[in-house]
Amino acid sequence: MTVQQDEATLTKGRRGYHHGNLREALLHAAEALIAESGPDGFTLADACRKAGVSTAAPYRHFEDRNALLEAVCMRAFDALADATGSAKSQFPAGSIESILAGGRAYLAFAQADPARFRLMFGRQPDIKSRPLVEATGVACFQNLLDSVSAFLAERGQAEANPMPLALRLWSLVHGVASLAIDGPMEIMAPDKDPAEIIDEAGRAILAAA
Amino acid sequence: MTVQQDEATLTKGRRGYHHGNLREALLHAAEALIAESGPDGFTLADACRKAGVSTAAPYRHFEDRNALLEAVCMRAFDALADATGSAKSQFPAGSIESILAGGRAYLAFAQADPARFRLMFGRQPDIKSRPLVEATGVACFQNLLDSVSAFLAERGQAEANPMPLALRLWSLVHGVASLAIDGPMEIMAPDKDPAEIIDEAGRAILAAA
DNA sequence: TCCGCCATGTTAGCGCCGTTAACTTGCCTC
DNA sequence: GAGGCAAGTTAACGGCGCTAACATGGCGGA
Repeated sequence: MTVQQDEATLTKGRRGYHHGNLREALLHAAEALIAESGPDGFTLADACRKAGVSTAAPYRHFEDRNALLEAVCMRAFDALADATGSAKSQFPAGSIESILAGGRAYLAFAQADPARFRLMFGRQPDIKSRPLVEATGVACFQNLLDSVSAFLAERGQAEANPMPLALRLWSLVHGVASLAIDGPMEIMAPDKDPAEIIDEAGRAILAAA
Repeated sequence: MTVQQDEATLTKGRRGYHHGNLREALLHAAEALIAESGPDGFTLADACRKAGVSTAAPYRHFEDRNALLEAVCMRAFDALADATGSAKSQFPAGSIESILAGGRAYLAFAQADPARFRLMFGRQPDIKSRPLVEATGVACFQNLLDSVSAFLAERGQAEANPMPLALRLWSLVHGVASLAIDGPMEIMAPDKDPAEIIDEAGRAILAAA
């Protein structure tokens, strides 16, 4: 969405001194660079070069390097909520398939841009508890809570607390995604499709609920 | 183990110019600093100050900063294998309790030193595929494979492939540990003990096997 | 219409980091 | 006892995040 802001405004837009849309340009540059080099390899100076401005310019729009990463992080949580939400909505609310589809979307999101996923969950100690980041993360998890509530209602446990079951599922899916993108999974079992693990173990957890 | 190498050899041991045990001293310093500031916040220069040597000294013992982290990483995998191995050995081989104890030990290991755990699994792109690191990681996972094999044998499926079940369990436990130490878990459910999630979902996965 | 203000850029410079080159020390061997 | 080599040192480079001081130019008010 909002992709067709013409390239000009993202690189050097308004003629000469003033950029015109630097905040957005820096966010785009940061996202691209993080995807290439990971959140640690990411360099503010690189983002500046990519946006065609001096290395002091970002400080008119972001308090510091971490604030930029924080903004990228919040966007990413929104994107994840979108991805899982639309995946699960292709199946009947409360169905097992709907929950599993959300989990597979979570995995696919991580695999599509591992570095961004690491940025979201690897505790960079300075991004961690900024309230806005927390809030978007919570909104994202709410998605799963809703699915689980619907599932339990479907099973006649409408007033059961969905949290314990949701935490089991989230842990499973997050673990699969983490192991898949950080390497160990393909080292130990290169032929196994991580999505299968979500299906198999997810069904087991749901069946036991 | 090997803790009583006297403090002297770790800081400035042999009189004067030569340190005597710098390699070990740097590893200790790195482990301590990583525990304090995380793998990213860790600085080779800090480790040098802590060991009482100049910033060029480490290059006589390690190729570069990443090689030092790599060594820390391998030690950590050994420690994890020890922790899970001794936890599971307190229950009968092949029992559900034994497998769950291993999982809880994995979680406890992560919680005891979150930064080290992140170093082991967060793909620092340069540490990733160094063969020695891979090898120690594999040895660590072998532990779980053995447990699962014993469990299956106990159930009369002695010739079943333990890999799929092991991957489900590992994903679950790794997910719980990751979410617990990186924050999201205590944000979403501050009152939930992560170990309970391992028990509940672990039993469900084992029961469905 | 012109003018001045202030947001948004710039340049210059600080301190810290990782890394290398060149030099020094002192243990161990012959 | 001499000398070689492992293991330290100092000095320097470039790149980074960040700040201070300066420059530009779009915009609103007289």
